[in-house]
Amino acid sequence: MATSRSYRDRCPVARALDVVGERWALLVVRELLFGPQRFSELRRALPGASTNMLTDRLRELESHGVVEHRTLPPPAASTVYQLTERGNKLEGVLDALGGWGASEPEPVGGSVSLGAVLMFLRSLARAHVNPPKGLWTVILEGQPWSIIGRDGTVEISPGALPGADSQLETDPTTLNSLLLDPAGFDSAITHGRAVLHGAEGAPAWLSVAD
Amino acid sequence: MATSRSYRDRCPVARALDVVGERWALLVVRELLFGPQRFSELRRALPGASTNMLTDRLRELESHGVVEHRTLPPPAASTVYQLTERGNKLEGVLDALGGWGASEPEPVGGSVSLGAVLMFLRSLARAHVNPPKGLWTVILEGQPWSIIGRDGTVEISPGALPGADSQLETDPTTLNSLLLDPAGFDSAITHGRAVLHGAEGAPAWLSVAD
DNA sequence: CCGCATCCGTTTCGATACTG
DNA sequence: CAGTATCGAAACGGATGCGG
Repeated sequence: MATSRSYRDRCPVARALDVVGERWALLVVRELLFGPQRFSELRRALPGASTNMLTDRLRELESHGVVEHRTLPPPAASTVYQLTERGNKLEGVLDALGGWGASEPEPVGGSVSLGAVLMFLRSLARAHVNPPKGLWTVILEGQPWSIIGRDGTVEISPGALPGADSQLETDPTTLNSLLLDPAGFDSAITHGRAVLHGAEGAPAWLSVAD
Repeated sequence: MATSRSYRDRCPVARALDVVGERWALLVVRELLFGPQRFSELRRALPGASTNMLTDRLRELESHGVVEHRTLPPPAASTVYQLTERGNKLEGVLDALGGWGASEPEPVGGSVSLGAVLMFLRSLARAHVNPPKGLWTVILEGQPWSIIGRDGTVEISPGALPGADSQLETDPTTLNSLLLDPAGFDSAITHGRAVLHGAEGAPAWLSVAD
């Protein structure tokens, strides 16, 4: 059962693929990269993945020490899955894959998940000539995320932090469009696809203008 | 045949995995990372991969512009597979995966392939406090490879170059052991598992001593 | 031998339905 | 909400065979 087919190769690359090389595994890691998620949230983020598949992957990643699950205290009484410290170290792998895959054509009818847009947001902010400084909140799928720009670095963490410069509520697909074309910000606001609180105009992390 | 199942996800990570996420794909890329290889050489390097698997993967990678095949001029009259320029850019992905996978346990009865040991060699040489300077030849599986240390960088290219400081002939498994434990060098020579030409003592790129 | 195709048993994937 | 049960469709892995 847990005999995940091994490449039986002593190479570190093959050993990594023995753990995260199965279908969907790295996409599950991507969704957990910015914070814990529940089963149903993972399911929504990965529309093509069946429930059976998600269960298998989570168990397998858990048995390899990449993921762990935790039962939330009452009244939530639900289960969340999160990366272990070891799992978090896969960030570099995902960044490398994303860097390479960005020049591949987009599939037709493709979706944009929570983890996908957060990775995109962070990579753009980090690639900026002068990374944004400040603290912002973004609400996606009903969950708040903090964008922390400080000392030339940009981090994204789950949950809202006090003192945010502004708070933007939208959905992953809209945010993805805005990252690709920040000029559409006003239009997204007027059409109700995004709601801004606490400030006027597009937040600094969104604007590409030098 | 070329039914590459897509994740239908617009995220660059998923787009990369649409191309190189199938089983064996990245290990094929690993084997081609240091130079062209023929079908039978790939087969020897990947003992667990069946012939039809290799055929499928090579065709698929070729259709995605990662691999290309070339027919050697007579009298060789054989076919070699090599990475395209785009395929070569996967080096960073393999490095990241290898860096992560190095702390995973080695599988029992694992093999060591040509590409695996060359990646290992290069990563060790690059991680050295002062990378080796010089030109050496290593012969593995009957093929010569040049180790070029210059300006603090280390490159490995296929074929022998004139003026090498020394030439070491051995097999991937022995070389892997020597990289893990350079003290075994003399023993490997005396037992005939490695043959050294053109110099005395272990080549500089092998010695770990500061 | 090299590159590949074909056949076949086993494993995995993916969709739907169903249960606590 | 968080999975399990089931089942057909692929994909994998091994063996064999065929034309250069």
